[in-house]
Amino acid sequence: MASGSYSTEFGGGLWRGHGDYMRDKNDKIKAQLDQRYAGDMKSNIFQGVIARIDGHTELNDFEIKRLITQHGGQMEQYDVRMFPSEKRVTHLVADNLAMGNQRWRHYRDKPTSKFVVVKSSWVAESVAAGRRLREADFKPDILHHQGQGSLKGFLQLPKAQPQPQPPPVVKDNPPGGAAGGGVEEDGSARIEIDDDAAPPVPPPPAAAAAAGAGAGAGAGAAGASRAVKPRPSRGRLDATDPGFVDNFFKSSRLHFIGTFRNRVKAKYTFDAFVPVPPPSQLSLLSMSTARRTILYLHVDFDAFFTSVALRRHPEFRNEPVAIAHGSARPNSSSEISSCNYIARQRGVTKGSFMSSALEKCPELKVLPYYFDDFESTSEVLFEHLMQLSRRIQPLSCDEAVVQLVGDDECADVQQKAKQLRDSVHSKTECWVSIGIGDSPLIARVAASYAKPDKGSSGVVLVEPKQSKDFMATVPLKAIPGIGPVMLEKLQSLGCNTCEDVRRQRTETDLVTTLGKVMGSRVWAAAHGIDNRQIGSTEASGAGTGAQKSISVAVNWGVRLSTDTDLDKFLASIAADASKRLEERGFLTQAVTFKLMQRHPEAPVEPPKFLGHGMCNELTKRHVLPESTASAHRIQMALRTIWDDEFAKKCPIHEIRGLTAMLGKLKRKTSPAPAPAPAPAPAPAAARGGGGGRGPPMLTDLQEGFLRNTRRKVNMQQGSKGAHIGGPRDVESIDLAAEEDAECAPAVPPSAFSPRVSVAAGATAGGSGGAACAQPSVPPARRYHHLVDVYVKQGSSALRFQTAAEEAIMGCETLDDIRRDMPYDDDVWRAVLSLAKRLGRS
DNA sequence: GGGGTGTGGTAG
DNA sequence: ATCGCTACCACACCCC
Repeated sequence: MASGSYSTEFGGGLWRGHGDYMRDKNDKIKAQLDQRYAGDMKSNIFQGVIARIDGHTELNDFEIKRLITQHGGQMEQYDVRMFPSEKRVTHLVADNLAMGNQRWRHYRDKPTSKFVVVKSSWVAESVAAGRRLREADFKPDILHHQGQGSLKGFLQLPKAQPQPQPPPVVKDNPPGGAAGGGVEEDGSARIEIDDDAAPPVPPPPAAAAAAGAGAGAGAGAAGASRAVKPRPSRGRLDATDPGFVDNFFKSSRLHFIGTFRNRVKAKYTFDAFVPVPPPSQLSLLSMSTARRTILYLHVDFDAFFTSVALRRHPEFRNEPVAIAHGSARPNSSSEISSCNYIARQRGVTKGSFMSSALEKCPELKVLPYYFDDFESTSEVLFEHLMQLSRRIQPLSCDEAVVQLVGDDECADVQQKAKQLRDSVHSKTECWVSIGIGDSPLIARVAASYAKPDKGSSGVVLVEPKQSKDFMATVPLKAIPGIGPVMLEKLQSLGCNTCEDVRRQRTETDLVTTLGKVMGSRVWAAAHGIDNRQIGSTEASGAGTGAQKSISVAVNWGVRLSTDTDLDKFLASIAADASKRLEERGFLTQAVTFKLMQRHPEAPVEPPKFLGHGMCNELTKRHVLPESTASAHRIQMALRTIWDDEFAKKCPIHEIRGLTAMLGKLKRKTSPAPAPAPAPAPAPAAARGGGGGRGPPMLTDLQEGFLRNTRRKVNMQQGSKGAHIGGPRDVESIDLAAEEDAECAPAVPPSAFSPRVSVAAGATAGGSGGAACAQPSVPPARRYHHLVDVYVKQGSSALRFQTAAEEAIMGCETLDDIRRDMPYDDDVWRAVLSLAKRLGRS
């Protein structure tokens, strides 16, 4: 159990719980298979077959498992546990269809995989024929080189039979239908793999189907709300699709949660918490300050997503209900993001797969996400809270801490809390739980005791004097900051509750085991003391100070094939990153690229549909010469990191996700995009079209510029190298760029076609030092995607690389350049005159 | 010892 | 189908 099974190389702690879950599940299935089928062998036709089911199959996966194991083969659907696998999958059973073509290109283009891909009909028909049929005859259509063209025909499954055998099993299982009813084509009695799960009732069918239908209908009826319903469009699963990132974020609950705090902060103005000195300094303060009563309310919706969704489906109020994408299908890898307490009682847990949830609770009703409803419901809460105090720390869409200061605000706090609760409920039909204490810590723990399953009335007040006693009974897991890892460390010290810590351990023990900060924090917490700085991020989860980073992550649905795919994807990530910078008025100067690479031992397709599976993470940070909000520069930075650091380690088809993290944020000071002399910026559409009026189009200029450039590069080939830093002449050529082009021969001209650089030294007359403040110039090769126009000024040139680049690539006219790139006029004169000369000569 | 980087953990 | 995000902190390690 210990750290070994947590190997960091699988992609960090985020999915550890999932790993455990898969491990358990694997054990369970294996045991069931062993037990149930040991004496039930029908034949040996699948001897040596180790099969894995991938995606959706016409024949449902229980059937496939059953047939394969009953006929001499083995399953390896969940291979986390056997990792690194002793068993090698020999057959991947997949019918594909709706999963998007991208993911299959790999199989198609690289038939070197260690396993063969077959359709589920191979299993069924082999059994029916009593022998193992040729796998090649059952290749999913999309793997044939004609590719997508054959998709449609494939939908009528039992077509052109390679065998003179009628289509054996299959009944169509409507989506939402469960493991179909009983008749077996080979006459065997039906055995459900999962029928020992919870109740002895046979698994789902009707109920689950009904749930699916209900969800669908509800989504349809939702109308105004942005419910996420099954999209009819198919191409969207391809991460290279320009709309993919947007679509993904529109549907992602984690994106919704992750971005909520910024949204709410933009919407309201909250006051900062009144700082409270740590207890150690209390004596130093004047009595009046020390004596001021301060209380904290921790307010938190119960089963937020589910409660909100139930407003649209009151008929399910007394049923187990969960929120997830998709419908209730028994082999779904959709994640349960929220569920009501009825469902929790039956073993459904947040974050588990639909398949697992249905095993535990076959009658589970599944409702879609109503993100707009979540947002508006959340608003009601915050508006209520504002009435109590403006000192509010939003923690999430369903959760906030309120600080009450002074006798007035603190008077009758319990009464106020109850009123708040009732009022919010009357407006939203959703309940909140409220914890009250003299620190955010106590309030928070109290709130967890106020939850419906704890049998409280929804408000728990911990009298300040009782804090210490109250905490004694609290399990350590309930302390904020103690997650699975910290908990395990504490358990290794023999501690599960605060009481254990107090009695058996010293602060030194904790510091040794947990580290300096967490050690003393937990020690304090166990004694009822919140030693975090009130109002700090650790105390509330919501930073009070300036935002320090912005990140854009997509680790789902990423299946790329070509370098162009990657460039497109990077472009959409960078565009989003830039958009967020703009929205919040920031510039960034450091771009970190985090890449998820499929772990070498991980199956090509993970258990979760289009998920990232087990991954290695590669992280690299790149500091820019100056702050920017430009999508293009961000993209360049990402691309540079890819070229320099990642490309040699990770084939493109093994990318499973990536993150752009922007650091070194600065407030954008000059809001004006245009320097004084420029006319008002024209929208792109306005400038592209006519061409008749206005200054000369840049395209000519651009073409000439590039033609010229290439010629010069060719002329000078051979003398590679040292160029940066040394003195250079006007219009000298940067050969390092050419060298780079050779390093990446497979790379087609991407969106930024010119892979050459021009290093042109121009003497920018009175450019004024400010524009050239960079003391050192990074190697030019890092910017080889740019058209580098060096304007020599001392040793600095960099900013004009990108400036010129954007001018060339993003602008149509000289005025556009001037407008979009508000640099020092003198410098611009130099750049433009250089460009002109090159273009016209 | 001050700063930067990469990794890991946590919360919602 | 399915939508595995975001932001922060702490720490170890490196460099100067």
